[in-house]
Amino acid sequence: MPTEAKTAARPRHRIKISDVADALGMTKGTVSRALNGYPDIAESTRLKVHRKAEAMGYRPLAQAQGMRTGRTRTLGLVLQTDIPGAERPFLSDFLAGITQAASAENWTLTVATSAGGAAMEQTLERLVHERKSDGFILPRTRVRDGRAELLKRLEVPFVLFGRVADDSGCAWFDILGEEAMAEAVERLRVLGHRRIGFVGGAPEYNFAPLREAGFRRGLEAAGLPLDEALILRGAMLREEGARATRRLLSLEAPPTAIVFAVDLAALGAYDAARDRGLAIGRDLSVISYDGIPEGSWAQPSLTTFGVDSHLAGERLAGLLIRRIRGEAPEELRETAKARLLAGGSDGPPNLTSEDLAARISAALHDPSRPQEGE
Amino acid sequence: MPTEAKTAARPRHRIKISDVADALGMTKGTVSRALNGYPDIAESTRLKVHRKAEAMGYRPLAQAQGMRTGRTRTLGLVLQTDIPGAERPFLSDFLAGITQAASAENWTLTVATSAGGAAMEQTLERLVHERKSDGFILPRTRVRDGRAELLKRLEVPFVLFGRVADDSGCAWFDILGEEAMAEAVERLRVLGHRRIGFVGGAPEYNFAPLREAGFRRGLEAAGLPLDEALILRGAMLREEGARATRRLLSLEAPPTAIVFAVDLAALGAYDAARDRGLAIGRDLSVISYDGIPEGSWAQPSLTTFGVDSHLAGERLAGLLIRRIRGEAPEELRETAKARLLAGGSDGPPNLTSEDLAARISAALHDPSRPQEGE
DNA sequence: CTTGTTTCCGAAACCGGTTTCGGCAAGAGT
DNA sequence: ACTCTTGCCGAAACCGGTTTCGGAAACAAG
Repeated sequence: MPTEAKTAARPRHRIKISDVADALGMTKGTVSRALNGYPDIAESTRLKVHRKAEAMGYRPLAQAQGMRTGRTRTLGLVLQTDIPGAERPFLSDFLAGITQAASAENWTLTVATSAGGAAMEQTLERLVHERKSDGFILPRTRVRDGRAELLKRLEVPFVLFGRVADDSGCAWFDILGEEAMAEAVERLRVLGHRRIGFVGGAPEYNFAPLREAGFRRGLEAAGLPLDEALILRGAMLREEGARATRRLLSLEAPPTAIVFAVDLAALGAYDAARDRGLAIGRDLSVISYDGIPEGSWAQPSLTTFGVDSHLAGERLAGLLIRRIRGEAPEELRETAKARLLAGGSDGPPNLTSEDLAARISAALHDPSRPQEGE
Repeated sequence: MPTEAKTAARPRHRIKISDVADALGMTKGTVSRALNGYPDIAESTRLKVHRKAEAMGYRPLAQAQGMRTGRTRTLGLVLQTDIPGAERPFLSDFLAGITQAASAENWTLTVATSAGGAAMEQTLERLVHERKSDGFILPRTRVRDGRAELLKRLEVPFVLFGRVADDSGCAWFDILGEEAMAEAVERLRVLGHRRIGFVGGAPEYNFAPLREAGFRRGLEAAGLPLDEALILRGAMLREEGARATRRLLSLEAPPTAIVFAVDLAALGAYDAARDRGLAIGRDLSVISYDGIPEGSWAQPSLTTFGVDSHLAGERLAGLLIRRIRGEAPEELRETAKARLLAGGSDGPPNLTSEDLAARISAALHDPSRPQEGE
């Protein structure tokens, strides 16, 4: 092995394409075409080149490739920072999913943050203009999403996490929240509930109408009557959920169970129930959606549908890479199901709607109880 | 303005340095040197170039610059994914802080994830090797941190979020957790507590010995006796905190207050107290550190010290950029203070240590109470 | 044996910047 | 007036890849 000494790997010198070419007695152009699968390279040569490159540990420099090709094997993710209680607990898993799928193909992820609206579009344009990323993952879609429309105009590849009203030209991945909502209704029906309320999310987000539709379909499938008075919308935060719950409970015939589109809002139901002396899971059942950790620590723990953020990140990254490589957006649409996380917040109805109304009325007139928020 | 029509900005053609040079009748080399402050450019020329470049909206392409310079104005952040309950709630703010400071200087952030140990070092080396980032932010420092040692060897710039035992050659930013711990002791002393316990974090993390030292200094400053039996370590999770609390409460002379190094562990104290029929904030006071949202939703809300993750991100990004630009690591060390978030988990001691012991003993022999976890 | 195709690869231009080198012109020195 | 600096900028090489172009060799057809 003494003859190896001269040709041995030199300390810390990136080996470049010309090193591989020299070792093979070819030119770098040939090596490049061989590695990139050009048709004018003999099969035997292609094999030799691949083997040698592998053996020498050659890794093309993405930025050098990008000079000519305009692409740098980089995914972009722009997080919106001005949303109060948004997706914080899952971000870490989500990022892990994205980067894991990306690095399997030797791609990387650049993350930017921005407020919504015009600032968001500026940020996207800057990243495209400076070629900092070849395409984008857009989380939290709105029914009509300005980011998607902008990127369509700029002809920049992107994939949505969540659907949109007009998904022409859009690749997307989404969790079937509507199925979860329907399943929640069915679960409550089996438990014996007949009057079931619904508290939806902010209607500008695309998931909100979908989950509401899922709830309605669930009622229908369960053969339960639909009462529009039991359907509220726009609750994204704990206080908003509490307020909506109070409204539902103050009806003449209050629901014995409520399905929430958002966990954070569902936790508000705990506050409202406490005010009225109701026990969650017995006097009032709650099923929700998101799977935030706070839900599992609540007393009783929240029955909810969890989303696998890691999986979502993986799938989105995979779709985006394929989109950037040229596949049609219509071919790049996937879904996944939410998983039920059974907790203690739902159970057989302890009271009828009438008894419930009486209990609530009594509790609100009992001066020994603490004042409620609103 | 009709004459403008011909020279008006053409649709979506990045303007490059040669465009600026042509507009000025100079060569691109001259423009480049003018923009980068080379000394062999006349002041008048430099001004003209800067003005024209600004007017034309010229933005150098980081990857093209990187070809020659080896740097692409990119910060790197590698998140460790195999830690159970780590820093999830703050990640969004932290990223926002980093990217905000970075984009102010036209830098961007690439995020990778990795398990710890060897996988982490591979990930770092890959990013360096492929020039995907010019330097790294390393969160969650350990007392002896392999990542820092690796990057020192590779001569890659980095900045630590947290200190390390041997910080030679290390730039860092840290929150003064030790001061917070001392302040917690002082606060408890003022409330009237005399026997105060401490539950520290896992000793491999650098913050753990620091916070313990702060607790000890706090005791000394308050003139309170030190009892080694009241000091436990290694609690990072809720169950671990509950276990540690049970140990402290089962002492012959239990503490009337406990200072925790980590919020998650402090929430375990709630579980342990419930088992023994103790009211947090009255029978047992708790002060902790981190400021996780779960703390503010606990009953009673947790008194803790919050860290400003957004600020931390900003400062770290700023330090790293300066480090990459060549400043000495010894000049790049900053600290910030944690901020007290007063809750309801601390108050004047309701019982003496002896009474507390009696209450606990009674509760544990009451068969009507539910079984405890351990 | 010549001519016309194919197959396959070398040579060189190119991407958008940075940096080195050398030379012209103005100012300084004698 | 002539040289010697010095200041300032143009020309060209360079970074590490990709892609175009053209031609040599191999093969097929006549």
